Amino acid sequence: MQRSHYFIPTLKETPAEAIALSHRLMLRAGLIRMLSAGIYSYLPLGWSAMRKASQIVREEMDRIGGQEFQLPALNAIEVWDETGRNKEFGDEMFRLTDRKGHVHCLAPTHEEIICANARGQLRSWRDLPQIWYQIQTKFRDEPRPRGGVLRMRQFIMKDAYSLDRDEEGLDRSYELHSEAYKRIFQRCGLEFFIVGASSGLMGGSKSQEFMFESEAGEDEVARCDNCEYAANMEVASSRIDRVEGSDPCTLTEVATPDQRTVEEVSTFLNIPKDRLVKTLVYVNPSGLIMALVSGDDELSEDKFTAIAGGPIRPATAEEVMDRMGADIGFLGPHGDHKIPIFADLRLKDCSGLATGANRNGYHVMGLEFGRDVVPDKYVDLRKIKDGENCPSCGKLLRIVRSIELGHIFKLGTKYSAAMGAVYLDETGVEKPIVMGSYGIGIERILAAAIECNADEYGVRWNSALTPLDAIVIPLNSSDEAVVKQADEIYTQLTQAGFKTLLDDRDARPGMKMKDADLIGIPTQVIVSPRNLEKGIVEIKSRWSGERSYVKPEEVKKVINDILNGCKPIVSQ
RNA sequence: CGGGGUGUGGCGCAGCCCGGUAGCGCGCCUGCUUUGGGAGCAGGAAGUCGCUGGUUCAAAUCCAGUCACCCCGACCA
Repeated sequence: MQRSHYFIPTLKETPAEAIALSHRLMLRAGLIRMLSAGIYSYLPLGWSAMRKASQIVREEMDRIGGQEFQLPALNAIEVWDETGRNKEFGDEMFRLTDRKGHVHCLAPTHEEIICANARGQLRSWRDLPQIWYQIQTKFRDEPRPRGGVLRMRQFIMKDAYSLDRDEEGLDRSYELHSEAYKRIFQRCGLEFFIVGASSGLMGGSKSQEFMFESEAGEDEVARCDNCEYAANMEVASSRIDRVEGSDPCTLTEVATPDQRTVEEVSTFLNIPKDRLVKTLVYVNPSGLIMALVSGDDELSEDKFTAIAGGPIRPATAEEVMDRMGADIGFLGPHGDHKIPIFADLRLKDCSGLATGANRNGYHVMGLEFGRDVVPDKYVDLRKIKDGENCPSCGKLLRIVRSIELGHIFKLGTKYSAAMGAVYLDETGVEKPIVMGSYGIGIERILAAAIECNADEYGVRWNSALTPLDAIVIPLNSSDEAVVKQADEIYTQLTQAGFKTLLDDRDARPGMKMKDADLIGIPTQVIVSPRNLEKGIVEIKSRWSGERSYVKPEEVKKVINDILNGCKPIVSQ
């Protein structure tokens, strides 16, 4: 391809809206352009990289026996009513009406359509297992698209579904996908890690996320550098000592006028913050509930939600006053409020603590768990902090931001049962198909690869994902010998099967080299008058920055070596 | 949805307080010169200042509304 005829609109300056590194570079390198929030055009270079990533995914899915489908993105809404997910997705689903007034949606995922294809057609245990997948555009009306390609309203997902007879079969399919995902991300050259996750809207028993550590990521994850431990903040725990109270003493009220916050009270009473008990009142579907954490800890609403059974919200000032007889800031867990109490594990059996007196302007000291307060349950309720110790090995735990590259779920029979996707087992008994579902965001592979490999000059592609293998740059387009040599090398490389770009533009050397660095093709062949005089050309590895000077006929070999040098290694 | 911010040639911005001629850099087009890290000179094209309404003799500028986009939080590939 000749650069002058290939649409790569590079930008010298960064568009104002782009903050994330990958977003900035994808715009600047001419890979994507925004049409509206969370909706992008892939330009030729960007789409080429998308296809490279998709092909890796495809090959690994095929390797585990996956069969590629292409399911409709436009779905009659009735299918989604069968599982109740029309309602569940709510505003997140795009809906439209056809000329007859019939409502359709743009599919945000495809469990329902898979079931629709399976039911009536997979009838016997002999038909199972199956792994069905597709690489297709998904639509989700995200409340907040961001980070360029990281969170989009229209994006390309590889979604796979396993159909099995039973849980054992599902375990095997899940494991196959887990292995396939590891190979996929290795082949893409991404240093991923795996975290256990909650299943959210998908439902089901088990799920894991394949994460990539990056500042641009949206998820906060606790990760141990020493062992394999990694967990989403919503479930992460750490090894931390119980609160050290003081010796038991009687519960005494002290006046603390206008001292409400932990900070104020601990200063006023001259006691360490962790010796205070934070009393937090929430509301769940069955009424008020109370959470207790140490004064220097923060309540994890995620953890509290998990044990509260249903969605929670903080109680209002009126609700609190009504039941507790005091304002927020002066609440304590003791007394006759009859609210179920959940206390953090760090508070178990502690004595000599301070907390609100349930009387405005007063706190109490000498609070003792077991004597003054008997919680209904001690559970892990605190949000862990960066730098605490790993619950599994005790070494340093870091809280890092990460990009979710993929997510695998054990669904069970939620969808198959709802939609009548059943089979007959060996004994003639009808059973629902046991399903798993497995997603990968293709754009996120590219974004992650750019995030971790880019340098100050631009994108750096590895040979697995690069849209092109080489770029030939004649430095002076008015020098006939240079142009001729560049043409020859271009032809030679193209014939040898390298996807090659010839920068045939009549531009200054500096411009061409900056531009080549920006788009990040792994190898650059620079043909200049001064080197040509000596009968050599220069080859720069964009990946390592190394330059080699070789005879024109040796270019192929050097290019090949460089590409092999930036090819991710996959363990078998 | 809550909080913060921005809309002015393709891109990055100034002008707005204090109403009166739309301006700068990059890019683009033509010509000449130049050719190892985003060139120089000369000429040129391109903007209903997000949109709607109001105030005014006069609105990019003041007022009201509205839309879009970005960033930080709640949700997810």
